[in-house]
Amino acid sequence: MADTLHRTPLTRDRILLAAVALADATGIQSLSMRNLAQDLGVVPMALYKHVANKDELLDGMIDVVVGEIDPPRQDTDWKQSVRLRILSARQMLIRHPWAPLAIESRNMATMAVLAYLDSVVATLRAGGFSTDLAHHVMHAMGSRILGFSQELFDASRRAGQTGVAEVDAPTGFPPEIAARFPHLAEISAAASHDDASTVGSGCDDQFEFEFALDLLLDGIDRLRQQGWTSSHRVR
Amino acid sequence: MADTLHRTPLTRDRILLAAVALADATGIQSLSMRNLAQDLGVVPMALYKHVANKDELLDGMIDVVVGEIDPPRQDTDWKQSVRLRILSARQMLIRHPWAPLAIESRNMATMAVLAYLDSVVATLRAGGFSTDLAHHVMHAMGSRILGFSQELFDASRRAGQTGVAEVDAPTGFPPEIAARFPHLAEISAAASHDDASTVGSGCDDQFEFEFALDLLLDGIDRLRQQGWTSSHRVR
DNA sequence: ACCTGAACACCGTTCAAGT
DNA sequence: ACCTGAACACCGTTCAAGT
Repeated sequence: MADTLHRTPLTRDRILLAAVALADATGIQSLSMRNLAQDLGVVPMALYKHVANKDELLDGMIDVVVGEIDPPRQDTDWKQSVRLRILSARQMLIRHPWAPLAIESRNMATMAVLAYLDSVVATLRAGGFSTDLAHHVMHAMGSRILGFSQELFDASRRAGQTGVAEVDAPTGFPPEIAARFPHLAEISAAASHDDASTVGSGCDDQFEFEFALDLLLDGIDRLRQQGWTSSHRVR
Repeated sequence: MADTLHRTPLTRDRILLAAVALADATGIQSLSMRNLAQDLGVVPMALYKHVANKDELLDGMIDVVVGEIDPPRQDTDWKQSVRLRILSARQMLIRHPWAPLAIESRNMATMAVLAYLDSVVATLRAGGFSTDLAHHVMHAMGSRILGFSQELFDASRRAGQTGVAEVDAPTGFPPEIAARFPHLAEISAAASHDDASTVGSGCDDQFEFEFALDLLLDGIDRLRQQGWTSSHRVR
């Protein structure tokens, strides 16, 4: 097995794909240069021929997954076009749960991310947004444009961990927690009841994501229709 | 100097405050058990008498800073009350730039965080929100309730880093990047022009935060007035 | 010139030895 | 019983030695 791996020559692409696969399978915490090298059947130092360091490896991995986001559709209005792309980005993040933390920890945009953001702005401008409003809209959407859900606590990011209480799965609210935080218990009970189709884990993440997304898109559309400008700024 | 530090007995509170101060000063990356111990003038192992491990240390630090968020005001309506608390949370995060990453990496709510969230839900319920709508609102607000800005790229999180391009400071868009991503260059130029008071770093973060916050609060208020329920759900 | 093993400077945490 | 130094099992990366 290590034999066949040795036969294929090591390339930057092979390293990046193996790194993505390893992060998908075992989480970003388990992704180390030494670990990745072992997966590829090479000595750790061999990786440094193709990537300068671990940060550059992460940048490459980000470019790989951002490249999986659907291209923009030209046959709909701006709202539907942006909406579908953001939902596509979200599907990508579901396939690669480590990506949000990796992207955030890098705090610099890679070329692939910049290209994606540029094309979203292009859709807005074509839809009649002023540069001014488009700018504020990009800020307001924030990382949601990349499919981030900004959940209060995201259990999918890390596996098992010693902790205090899980908010993510309100179904399993322990009684003593429910007693101390009655309002949280109340709304978490509402979540379990109003959606019979969701079994087990409580909240319907897809619905919550679209709820927030549409809240923003509707508000943004209203501003666009009103011809909003920065001069509306009162404070 | 180490003498005077040795005199004061080591307590959990002293450790937590020193850890917060160290993270404030040098960033979360520089916060190690060994480093913190040296700051306190004790041997690393001495810390483990008061905190079980590093995760528990982080939980304690989170409780310290979440405790700095203003208590709810009772003399206004729900919208103003929630708005002011979220802006207070944001001020806290500005004092402690490491906190967002720390809170996200923990992915479990500490008792202090749960208490804060519970009181926000209480304000919503008192303001006439159904448990159903309050639940979706909490999801839609996400970490913004804790003051998170969900910027696309947050330069304040990490210090200098080798990277590709900074999106955070659009004023300094290098020419070759501007040529490749014309729509991004266009809206970043708009940002610099429409606000003469912002010098240097380009965007007015406080304005962008309030813009997005008010967009959400206004949309939420509209749903509340309309008596929104989950049955509006079409898909 | 290329490859790579050993080494360096860290890390969180365990554990046993010293008091 | 308490405290703590040494040690363990990692990490990213440097560097010099071997081919």
